[in-house]
Amino acid sequence: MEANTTANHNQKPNKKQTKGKQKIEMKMIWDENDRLITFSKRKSGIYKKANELVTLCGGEVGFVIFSPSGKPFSYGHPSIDSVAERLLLDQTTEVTMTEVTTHPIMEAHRQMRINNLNQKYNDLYSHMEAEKERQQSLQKMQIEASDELWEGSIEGLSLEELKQRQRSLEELHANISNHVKERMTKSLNIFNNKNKNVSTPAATPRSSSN
Amino acid sequence: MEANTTANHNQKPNKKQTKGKQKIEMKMIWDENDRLITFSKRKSGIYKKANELVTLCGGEVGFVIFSPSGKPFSYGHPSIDSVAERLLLDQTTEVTMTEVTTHPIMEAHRQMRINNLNQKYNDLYSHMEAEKERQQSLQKMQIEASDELWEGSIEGLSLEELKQRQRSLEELHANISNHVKERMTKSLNIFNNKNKNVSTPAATPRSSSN
DNA sequence: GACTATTTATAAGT
DNA sequence: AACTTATAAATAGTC
Repeated sequence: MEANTTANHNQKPNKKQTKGKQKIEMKMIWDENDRLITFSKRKSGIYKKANELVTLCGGEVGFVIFSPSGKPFSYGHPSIDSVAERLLLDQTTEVTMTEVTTHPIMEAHRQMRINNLNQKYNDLYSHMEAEKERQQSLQKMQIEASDELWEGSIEGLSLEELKQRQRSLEELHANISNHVKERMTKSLNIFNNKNKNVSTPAATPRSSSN
Repeated sequence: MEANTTANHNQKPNKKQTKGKQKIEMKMIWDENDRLITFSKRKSGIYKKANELVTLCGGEVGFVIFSPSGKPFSYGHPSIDSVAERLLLDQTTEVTMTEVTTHPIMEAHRQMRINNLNQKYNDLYSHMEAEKERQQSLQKMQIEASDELWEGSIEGLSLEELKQRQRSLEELHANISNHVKERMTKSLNIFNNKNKNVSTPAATPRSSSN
């Protein structure tokens, strides 16, 4: 940024420095290195988008990424948490979850509260973007701010509400389970149907005519 | 693309027809209408990105969106499912889950398999994009294709693997629970700490500055 | 992990 | 609500 990059001032201006973003075919990247890079970049992109969605619309988003490597999963939630988490979970704890690829946890906030807190988080984020040089110093601010934010949110929410959140999440998990089971059941029915083509007891044949 | 749009040929060329995409402030959209539109658009965007991530990197992504309206949750998974699901869950079942805002279920696929199936799904998707006029006809194709894909995947995976998936998901849920509990505990500790040195039962003054 | 030329997403407008 | 357009934002290729 400080030097006007070595060779640009007295050269053909139409000589492109890079090829820029190229269109890529929408298919599996087999090169492991490329794949990892792409995964990382795009994961960040999605993460950011999710964050923005929450900020703009107040919805709450949690997401789960099974990394390409296989079983690991990790899930994050936009807003505060990615910042606050680093603070709340001390390093030692993090060591125990080496499986996790990305940002650690998630969680949800009540509508009104979100707006306010997200706003602060975003301001902080923008600030960081703008002044990368002071990264070190800002990181400290970040920690302080997230501390304040998170504790503030706790105070505001009260113990009762914290418990409420916990319940919501458990409810969510229960629902996921239900959906999955439901689907599994249906799948198995189809499977059985396919492999038996004789005496169909109960499972509806599932009209193929639409 | 075929007609040179109604009013562009004999007009000032520098008169912009629209303002195009404008930068927006990253804060809650209070206008309900706008918010809904933005939510919808951006949700689609994220959905697409997630799909691409899976296709390119073979990772598996599930995500949960609490709609801005409040409690509803819904989660989808890129690739097949959004299509297959419509097929597998018959309409009657869907009625019982009116809470759900978006694409209904999710689920995961084993590495090798994903690639292949996602590819097919994407081809199908592209096709649709390209020829919207035949939407109706393609929708049927889509159903057939997804049927084939889904059933194919079941056969390929075998019952054993289906069960394996189920286990993975349960594992995931367990992990979520753990993380959440861990965080809750930490939060409560901070909370208690804050409020005990003064023995104030609740609501701390919480600096009003800014 | 930073850069830039491009592609892609999307805010407005229709 | 779907389509268009101009611009903002994401990112593939590269260092």
